[in-house]
Amino acid sequence: MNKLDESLLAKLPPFSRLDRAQIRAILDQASPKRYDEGVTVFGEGMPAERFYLLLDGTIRVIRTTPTGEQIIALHIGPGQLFGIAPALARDTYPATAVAAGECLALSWPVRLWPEFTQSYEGFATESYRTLGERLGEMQNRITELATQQVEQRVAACLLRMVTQSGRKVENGLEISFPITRQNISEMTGTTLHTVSRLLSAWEREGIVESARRRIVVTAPHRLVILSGAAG
Amino acid sequence: MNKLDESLLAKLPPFSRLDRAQIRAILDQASPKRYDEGVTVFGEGMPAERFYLLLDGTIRVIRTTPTGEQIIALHIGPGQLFGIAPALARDTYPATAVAAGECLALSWPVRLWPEFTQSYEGFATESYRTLGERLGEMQNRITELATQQVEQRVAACLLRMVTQSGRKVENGLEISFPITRQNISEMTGTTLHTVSRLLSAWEREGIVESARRRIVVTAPHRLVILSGAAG
DNA sequence: CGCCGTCTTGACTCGCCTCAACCTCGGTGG
DNA sequence: CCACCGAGGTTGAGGCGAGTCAAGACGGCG
Repeated sequence: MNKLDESLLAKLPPFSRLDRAQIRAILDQASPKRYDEGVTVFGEGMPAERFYLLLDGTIRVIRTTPTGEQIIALHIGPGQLFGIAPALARDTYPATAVAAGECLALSWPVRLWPEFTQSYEGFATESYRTLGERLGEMQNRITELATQQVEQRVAACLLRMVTQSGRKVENGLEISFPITRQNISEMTGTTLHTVSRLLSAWEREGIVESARRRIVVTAPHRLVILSGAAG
Repeated sequence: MNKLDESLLAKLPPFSRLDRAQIRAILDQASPKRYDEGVTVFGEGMPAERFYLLLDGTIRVIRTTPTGEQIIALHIGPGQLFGIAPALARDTYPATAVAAGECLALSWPVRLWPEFTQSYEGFATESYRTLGERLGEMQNRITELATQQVEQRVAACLLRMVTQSGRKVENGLEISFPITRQNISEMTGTTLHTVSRLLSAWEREGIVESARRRIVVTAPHRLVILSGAAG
């Protein structure tokens, strides 16, 4: 196994207050692993044996209904912890995590969690902060689903993805991982048909440009207006 | 201020592993307070100065959209902690808490939070466990809102309330706090009209009995069927 | 007694889902 | 190099669930 570089972690909030030796110790216990697009990192209901830190790529967190429909709970970007079931005193994962594109992640066995939170200053606080942010995001989504029309929800969804993991390109901001109409419908609680119609309409109006599994937002401000500025 | 009895806390999960002296210390720092129906305990966005433990009654957690609509995020029952913003490293409350009926709650200043989690074994774990449960519940609601029909959502909502805080009465299980059609619509993302129509229909079929702000479920199993058994 | 919050019910409308057919790539194998 | 195939995407037609509009009944409280 390659020796991991300490600079990988030094800038990330959960580790930013630690010294070199501490980071070294953490890295030496970590298992790095690459995941190809579509690969499942862990599955809903599986025993929570490890917790993860995403170094590069995007992780898609999914739940499946009894009837087989999938809904996408959230996306996780580089630098974020995920699979932190131990933080919630859970012994199984509450959702499935798959690689939305090629990903690189570190992981540790859950037995190290208590050690990390106790020994490393700021680690616990920062972990719970991200948890709080996700909780807030989930509340926003509930609000959206309960009160907004499909068009607003899809607009808000695109905006969220572009802000959280947008890459600057010639004509605007591109969502930095492959994404289908189906995916978007699973995030917004609608059908791929409706998403397709909306994107077509927006493309005619010059708000977005899209190709197969790629979306570029060219006029974010107009999406903000469409979204009802609520999310 | 009356001296509070130690038996109040001894049975509750966050405190169950503590000895009498510890519980005494916790109680001596607590402020008990009664809240009448409809009273706001704390508001969304307000600085998080205290965290709470509900001893009796039901707390309704609410968010308001920019357009003034309200949505009910969850209900909190006796024995549960709430307003635990400090657990998520937040300095403002993410939602508004109002008393759904008459309530009695203890509260402590947030500066005691770190002390509680460090000094009292099991307190942190149990707090994070409830947090995890709420997060799971929120995920379920997102799934419901995204995939289920209104009828199923309302059925599931009634079931949830009856399970979490149902009181046995002559003909079935009664929801133990006052609740309007409007309230239910705010939980399920629909309108009071639709809820009213559903309840009328169910009453004709003998599944529920309802009066002004009171609902009794007489045939829970039939609601389970209607709910699609998904959550 | 009168008012207001709650609840009910009918009639109408329309957003979005469903069903269905077809197109367009990009990759693969002959 | 081309034919084929499947995943992803587009677009139209039609129907229905549930929201909106409207009118009123009921019951409790001041």
